[in-house]
Parts: sequence; C-alpha cells; structure tokens
Amino acid sequence: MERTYNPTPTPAPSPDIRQFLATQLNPNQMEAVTHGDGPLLILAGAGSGKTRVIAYRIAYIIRERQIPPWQILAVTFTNKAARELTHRVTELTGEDQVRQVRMGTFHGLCARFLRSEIELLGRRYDRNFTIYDTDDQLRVLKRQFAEAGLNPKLVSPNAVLGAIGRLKDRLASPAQAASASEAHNPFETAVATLYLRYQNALEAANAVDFGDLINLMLQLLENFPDVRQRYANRYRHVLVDEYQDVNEAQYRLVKAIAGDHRNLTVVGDDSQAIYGWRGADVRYILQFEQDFSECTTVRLEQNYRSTQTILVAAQAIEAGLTKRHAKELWTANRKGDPITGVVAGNETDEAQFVIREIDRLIGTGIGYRQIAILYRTNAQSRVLEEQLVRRRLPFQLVGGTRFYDRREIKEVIAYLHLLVNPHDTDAFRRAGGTRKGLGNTTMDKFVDWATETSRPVVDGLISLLRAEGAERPAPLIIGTVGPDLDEQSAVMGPLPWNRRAHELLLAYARDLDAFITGLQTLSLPDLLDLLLKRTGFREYLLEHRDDNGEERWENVQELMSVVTEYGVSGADEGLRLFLENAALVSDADTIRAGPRDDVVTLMTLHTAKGLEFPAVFIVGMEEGIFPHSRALEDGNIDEERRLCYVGITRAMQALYLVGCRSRSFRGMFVENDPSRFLRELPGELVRWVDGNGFRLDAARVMEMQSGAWPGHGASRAAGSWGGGTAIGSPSNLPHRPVGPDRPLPPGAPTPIRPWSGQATRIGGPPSTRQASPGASGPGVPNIRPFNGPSPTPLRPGLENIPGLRRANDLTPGARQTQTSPAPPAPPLPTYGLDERVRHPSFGDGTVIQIEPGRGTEVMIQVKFDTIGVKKLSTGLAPLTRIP
DNA sequence: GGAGCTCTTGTTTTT
DNA sequence: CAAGAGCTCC
Repeated sequence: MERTYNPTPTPAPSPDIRQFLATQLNPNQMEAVTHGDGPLLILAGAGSGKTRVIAYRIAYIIRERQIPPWQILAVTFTNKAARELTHRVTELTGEDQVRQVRMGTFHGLCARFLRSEIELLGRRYDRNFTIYDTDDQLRVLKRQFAEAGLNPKLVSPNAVLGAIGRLKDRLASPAQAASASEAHNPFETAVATLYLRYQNALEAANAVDFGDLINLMLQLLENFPDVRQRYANRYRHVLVDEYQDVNEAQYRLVKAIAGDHRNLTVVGDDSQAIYGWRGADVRYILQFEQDFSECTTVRLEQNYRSTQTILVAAQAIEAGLTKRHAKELWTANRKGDPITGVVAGNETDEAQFVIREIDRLIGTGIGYRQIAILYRTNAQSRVLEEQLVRRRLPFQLVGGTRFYDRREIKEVIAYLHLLVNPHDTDAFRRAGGTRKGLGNTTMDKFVDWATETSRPVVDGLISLLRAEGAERPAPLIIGTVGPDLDEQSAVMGPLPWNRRAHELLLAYARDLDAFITGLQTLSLPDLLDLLLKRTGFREYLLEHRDDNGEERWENVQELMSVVTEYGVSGADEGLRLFLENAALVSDADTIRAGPRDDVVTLMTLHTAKGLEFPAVFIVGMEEGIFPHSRALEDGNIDEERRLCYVGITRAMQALYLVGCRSRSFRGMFVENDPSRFLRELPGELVRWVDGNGFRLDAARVMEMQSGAWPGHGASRAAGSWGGGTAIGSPSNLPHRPVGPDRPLPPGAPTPIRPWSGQATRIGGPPSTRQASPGASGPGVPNIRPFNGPSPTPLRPGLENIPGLRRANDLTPGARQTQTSPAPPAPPLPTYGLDERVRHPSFGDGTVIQIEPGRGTEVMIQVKFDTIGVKKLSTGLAPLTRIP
C-alpha cells in the first residue's frame, strides 16, 4: 500500500514550551509527549502518569505542532477513560480545541462512524441500526435455538453466545466458523449453525452487537479502499490507550487507519492486561516493536502513586507472570505502612472487619471517598452492602446491573427503539410483551407474517392500521363482532390471527403511530411522558404485583429524569442521542458524572482499573474466588495474577487483603484455601491479623504461608466433618460469625493500627528507588523532589496545581490524583490557627493547634462545633476552608 | 393468554 | 441463592 501522507518535519519544540513542560513532566514523560511523527510505544507502569502523558501529548500536538485538532483520533476502552482524557486535555487546550478532537471508546467511535458509512455495505443495514446489548443478544439467540430445533438444555445459550462473541473477536464469519468446526464436535457444530442464524436475525432487525460495531467498521475500511483512505487522511494522529487490551479486530482497525502514516501512539502495560476473556490479546502490545519496527519506545517506570511497600508487594505478584515486557517500576515515595493481611472466619466477618477498619480510618480524618473496597465478582458486594447499610456508612456501588439493563427500563426503551428502527423485531416483542393480552403466539404469527410479506415490523403494524381505516372508517368498539378476516384479505392477504389478536395489534399500531407523530412534534421528555401514559405503563408495572412494581415505577421515573437532559432538541434527534448513550454507556459512567459525595466506593477489580485510592480493601482472597475457580480450571492464572497486580496498585497508602476460611456460595458453605496471592506476599511487608483485628502469632502466619488458614485444625475437627451438623447445635459449625447485630460503638478502638507511626521511617533509599539503567539512556530520573528518605506528601493538595480543578468535583480516585505525579511536589494545604474549616463528616470547626507530623506531614487539631476535638492530617483529611 | 407454582440451573470480569 | 424455564390450571 502506498504511503499517501508525507510527514512534515517536526519542528523542534520552542525553548519556553520545553521549559514549561520540564516543570510538569519527568524526562521520560517529556520524551513521550514531545515525540514527533512516527510510531510511539509508551510502556506505562501503574501510577506512572500515563493519562497525564496522553493528555499532554495531545495538547502538544495541537498547540506546539499546530496540527488541527480534528486530525487527532484518541481511542480508549471505557467511557470513563475517555471523559477523563477530555477533561485533562481541556485544561491544557481549552474547550474549543478539545471538542474537535475525535475521542471515545472503540465501540462509541465505531458506532459513530457506522452511522454515516454503514449503508455502503449494501442493504444489510441502514443508518438507524439498533445496538443490541447482551440481553438482547441472548433473546435473539434463544429464538434461534427454538427455530433450529435445538434444545437449550443440551447446549447452553450463554455458552453459545460466548463462543459467537469470541469468533467475532477473531473476525470469523459464520461461514468460516462452519468450515472450521469439527464435524464430530456437537458444540462447535451447534455454534456454527446458531451463529449463522443469529447473524441473519440481527441483520433482519437492522441491529448490530458490540462485536459488529468493530467488525463492520473494519469491513468498511478493509473492503473499501476509498473509505480507508478517507479515514487515514483525516485522522493523521492516532492515539490508543490501554493497548494491551485490544483484540484482533481492534488491532486491525487501528492498523487500517494509522498503518500508512504511522503516526500512531499506543500506551499500555502488559502487566495490566485483564481482558483476555473478551478476546483481547497481550501479544499485540508485546509485538508492537515488530509491527512498527521504526517505533520509539518510552518506558514510564516511576510510580507516583503508591508506597514502596505496596509497590514491592505488587511486584512480587507480577514476578509470577510467565512473560512480560521488561519494565521495572520504582518509586521515590516513602516506604509506608505494612500491608494488612486479614484472616476472617466467613464473609460476614470479612465485611465486618472491613467496616470496623473503615470506621477507624475515618476517625483518623480520612474521608470515605478515599476508600475503596474491591472484589473479584459482583456477587461479593452483597454482604458488604448489607453490613455498610447496617453500620450506616455512606457508600456507592459501581457497576453490577446496569440501570439500562433493568427489565422495565428495557421495555420502555424498546418502544423508543421501534420509533427509530422499524425493523427492530426484538424491540417489537419486548414492548409488545408489556401489552395486556398480547402474547407470544400472536407476536410470533405477526412477525412471521411481516417477514413473509417483507415488511419491517413497525411498517407491518401501521399497514394494519391503514387497511383498517380503509375498510372500516368507524372505529371498532371492542366486543362488537368485527369484519370477517376474509374481508381484509382483499387488502392485506389472509391474516393468520384471530379477531381478538387483531384488535390488540391495532391498538399497538395506534400507539406507535401516535408516538411516531410525537417524534416530530414533541420534545423527548414529552414523548416519553405520552408513551408512559398512553400505554398505561405504570398500571402495567403495578398490576404485575408479583414483587416490586412500585420500585420499578420509580426506576421508570428515574429514566424520565435522565431523559430530561435530552429535551433541548427535537425528540427525533434527542432520541437518537439518548439511545446511543443508553447502549454504550455503563452505569458506572453515568454515576460518576454526578457531583461526588463523600462515600466509600465498592466495585470489581476490573472496574477499578485506572483508579486510585489512598486506602484499598481487596476482599475474597481465596483460591476459587480470587483467583477465580474458572480461571484455575482453564489454566489461565496469569490473567488473575495481572488482575491482582492491578488491584494492589490501586492503593496509595493503605492496603488490606482480606480472605476468609469459609463462605456461603450459591447457597452452600464452601471452604477455600487462602489465595496464592496472599501466600506470595513477601512476609516482611505484611501484618497478619484475624477477623477481629488481633495479630496472628508467628506459628499461625507460617501455617498461612504454607497454604492453610491458620488455626484451622481445631475448628475443623469440631466442625464440618463431625457427624452432627444438627439444627440447634450452632457450636458445631466451623466458625461462628460475630453476631450480625452486635453494635460497634462509634469510634471504638480496634486492635490494629496500621496507620500508627511504626515502621514508617526507613533509612537509605531502597533498591526499588534506582531507576533501571536500561530504561531509556541517560534520562535517569534524579533530583526528584520526592527523593531521599523523607516521606512524600500524602494527599496532595491538588488545588495548588495551576489549572486543575478542585478535588471535590473529581471522580473518586481517578481524577482526584494522577494529577499529582510530576514534580515539583505540590505543597500541602496549610491552615492557620483559629481558621474555620469544614469536614464532610465532622462538620465545621476551628483549628486549635498545629504540629508537625511524620515527615512533611502536618497535623492539626480541629475543634468541631458538634463533635469536639479531632486530630487530623492536613494531607489526608478532606478539609476545606470556610471563608 | 397468563398467573402461579415448582424445579433446575448457573457460577467472572464489560464495551 | 437467585433467576429462569417448564408445568398446570384457569
């Protein structure tokens, strides 16, 4: 392929820009930011200021190299990351510029591109295509099971959907899947059959799934040279974040756009590749230097986030990986407190430990927002939530079931989808399912009829209405005998359903007709309002008195308030924007957009990627939970290991790894061994305690390290193996949980004090501090303000960095920090005697004493108006001045 | 067609 | 333990 783009020589950065950047970036970061044309690989370790570098690089390209911002394409994996990047670049270039940069997720960008290009693929799709989520996909697939006469009990639809997804990740078409499937393997054969049917069903519905978004765009780029040319010419500077997580389709997409001009910057950390299950392949980042042989490689190896202790622990886990890019993280931060390893009895004990410890942390002046609880699977959040509610600690749960995944919400949205995409058969069925009297039999008949007569479902409905109008000008009164169906066949042909069904379909049609009219005349909120009233949606929910109709109606009202934001334009445009958002934006993304409260954050380890928190709890540190049993079965422990690495490196100062001997799982008690990750922690970094916070003695620690929960023998002898797990003899159970309603007095002292002064002052610089020599030539970081044995400032006072927003309008960890990595060290906030301050949980108070803390830390005593005197660290406490 | 019941079954992470 | 599928009865 010919190169069509002649790179202009990169102008040398002007001295003053360089000078400015030097105050913001370390030498390696600087090299990455100012790199000119040509491929650039940035290997960015955890906490090394990666997002900062991308943001500065984009700003540099625009401001210093005078590249028009619309020539820049920046791709991330999550909306959260995209928003964060937008935010950062905005600070550097201003909104006018950033708006022109094309930034988004792979899926979001492809959706956008496809809206204008997809019709080139022929009549298969049109620009109004619907994006199907997992739930939609499964519904379609199950229907294919039925139609293909396959028994969903013999082959799990979920497994088939997974297989189809993986085929799509590898760009395998249904035909390829069929020819590749082994004739004797019934599963593969079934997958191939179902894949074909599924794909046809999606096409017929003018619908695409997540995989299609990428793959169809790729088809356009690879099969239409002029399209590829257009995109390659327009986006002359391409940046891809989290490159270790690209799958084959995404990789080829990037190559299709940037392969000629080769102005491609990829950023990633192979040690943080945790999406293999989604088709991502670390190989692509490992091979980048071969793919783009002229590339420059920059390593960001200084970690600005975590204490040495945390970093060393992370590296101990990382060391178990079989292959990775050579990369040695180091930090100039202080050694910090030991990691707390916790051996709890069961999952309730585990949760109670966490909560008690949070209480204690709060007592030392840490804010709730500085604390995160991470777990492997969403199901683990339940116990934690219960205990948090019981103790009345403020928290937010991130992830789990998406708002837009709730059944009632999907039902409402199905109506809306029908207004945009009249082919959307699944939406027709879903919305129809909420209509009293309309059941599967009728809908099946109708869909079949519409298909046979080549009508999109909505057009089919409307045509019933027309035929009705033509033949029976007077509206039918329900109950009267209608015209014989033969009468209609003159217009419609024979209709295979009865009179009653016909009335129901007509009512459906009239509703849709009214909404379609509303699309032109109303705003989206008004349209939704009309929709809910006209369909009697509230009554539908409440009459379905099975469980919680009220709650569901509240969700629908919540949807109403979300939609309000789309009210400025006409309903048609607003609706398209809204639906795109609903399809591609996760709950987590929307929740975080709101004002930040001072709350503890609960989420999965996966969701936590990219975030950071001063204090992190990782729970469920047991074999089978983390590492997950399925990963153990499949033998891909490496990915679990990287996930553990990701989790540990979220922590800035305090890290707790909590596991328990037994837990109830799927309604049964199970006993797991301690996680191998616990056992691999270097012993000298960990302080081991039991679920009540009492130190484990050396013997028990040894036991633990040899792979068994300490002190297990005695309780096992008395417990589960003993014959009588008879009801009424609870003492026989292996471990008695602390009574669930045992009150914990506020501020009650707990036995462990991980934040106490012990073990913080360490003599010489530890070995991790040296930059690895091979890193990048002479650019050994030196003269870092953080150098030397002095502890780093803890919570940086972000408000002191010019151009940065105040911490409290930032996401929990994400934006709150990461902005602090570069020298010079941001000064701690200072307070004067008698100054009035505000704390989110303690209220307002007056500074009554100031004294030095550890290192550069400053402790102040504040007399709060309501709760008395508290001693707080200025670096840690979420204090604000009251003017 | 649909309500209400029992039984089975699944068990990770997310765009 | 929860959700979904399948069954029965109206």
